[in-house]
Amino acid sequence: MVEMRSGCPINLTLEVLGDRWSLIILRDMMFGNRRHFRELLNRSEEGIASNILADRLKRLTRDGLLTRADDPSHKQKAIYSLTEKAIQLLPLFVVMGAWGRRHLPVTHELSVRARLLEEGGPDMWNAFMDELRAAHLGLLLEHEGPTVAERLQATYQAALAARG
Amino acid sequence: MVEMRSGCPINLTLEVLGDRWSLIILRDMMFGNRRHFRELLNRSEEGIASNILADRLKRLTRDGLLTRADDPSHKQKAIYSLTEKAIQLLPLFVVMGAWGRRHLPVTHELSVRARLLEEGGPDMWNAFMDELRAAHLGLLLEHEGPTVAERLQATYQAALAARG
DNA sequence: CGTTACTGATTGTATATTGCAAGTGGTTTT
DNA sequence: AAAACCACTTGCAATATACAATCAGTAACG
Repeated sequence: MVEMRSGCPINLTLEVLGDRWSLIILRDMMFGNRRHFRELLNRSEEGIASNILADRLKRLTRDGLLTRADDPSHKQKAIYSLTEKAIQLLPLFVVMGAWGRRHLPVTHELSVRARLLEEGGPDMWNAFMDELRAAHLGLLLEHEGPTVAERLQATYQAALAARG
Repeated sequence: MVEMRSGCPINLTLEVLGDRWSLIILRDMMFGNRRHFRELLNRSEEGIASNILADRLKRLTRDGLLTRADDPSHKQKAIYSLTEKAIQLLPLFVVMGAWGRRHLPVTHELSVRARLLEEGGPDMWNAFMDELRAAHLGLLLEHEGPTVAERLQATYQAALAARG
């Protein structure tokens, strides 16, 4: 964001996130629990290229959406975490998922999670954001019963199994 | 969308809207009441190039977000209209505006409208979407008092006047 | 009728970004 | 010691973008 086109909130959001890959990476970190370069590279539905991934991780870190730290278990490994700023993008993902489900040719398995989250409403979104804060910001989490992350995962696995 | 990367709702939405200009054009049509090529070209905060504008109008029309019709007042003039699919992007703009206002260096004048819409809640969003349907789809509109579009415009003008 | 301006574009050119394959230096596993 | 894995980096071709100039068909004006 060295030079910006205008101070409009929509435009500025677009300057940070308006490309084909940044939100894909954040989606995989949020909903797919990816924290390392290799996980984001190999386990991606869309097949991002390594140089683009490296560039976007740098950019997202610079723009305050990610932080990067050494993984104590492995000297070469870097671990990426979502910041509060990124966690607050959850409603954007919900809205994008809802619109995509309604207007685009989505596949069933890949949209059941969006549907669950859409129908769960703000209570579920807040619970999930608290779980992300616990996982990425080290905040204390108190919960009872299955987490939203677990419910999302279970829903996805069930859809996969049903489809074969 | 000849070949798609995956059937994920987030990804598909990104394939349609995930570039630097498409949402800017839709924003100007929704909130700035631009309907013609020249209006979108010259009265844009961000200064889009004419070839990019022509390309995006074609694309958005192909993807079912816009329709193009002849303007009866001028045989050379084309008038662009939002489709229902595009009108349903309003919540996305609200969420993007809210996030941008909170996390990016927006200017006051260009964010008062986003604030009004954010605080207005779903009732105001639905009213505004109905106004867009009336203006772009020719549907009948019944309302009393000032329209949401008028309130947004008044808020913006007041902010401009106050700032000098 | 002739000039001028305006319409929605298109064309040309230079630069920036992207996608893909391969390679880097180092670490861990076997 | 060999193989696999780690987070990237590099080279190169293809694509996208920015910016300026140009186009032909109206329309308004004198």
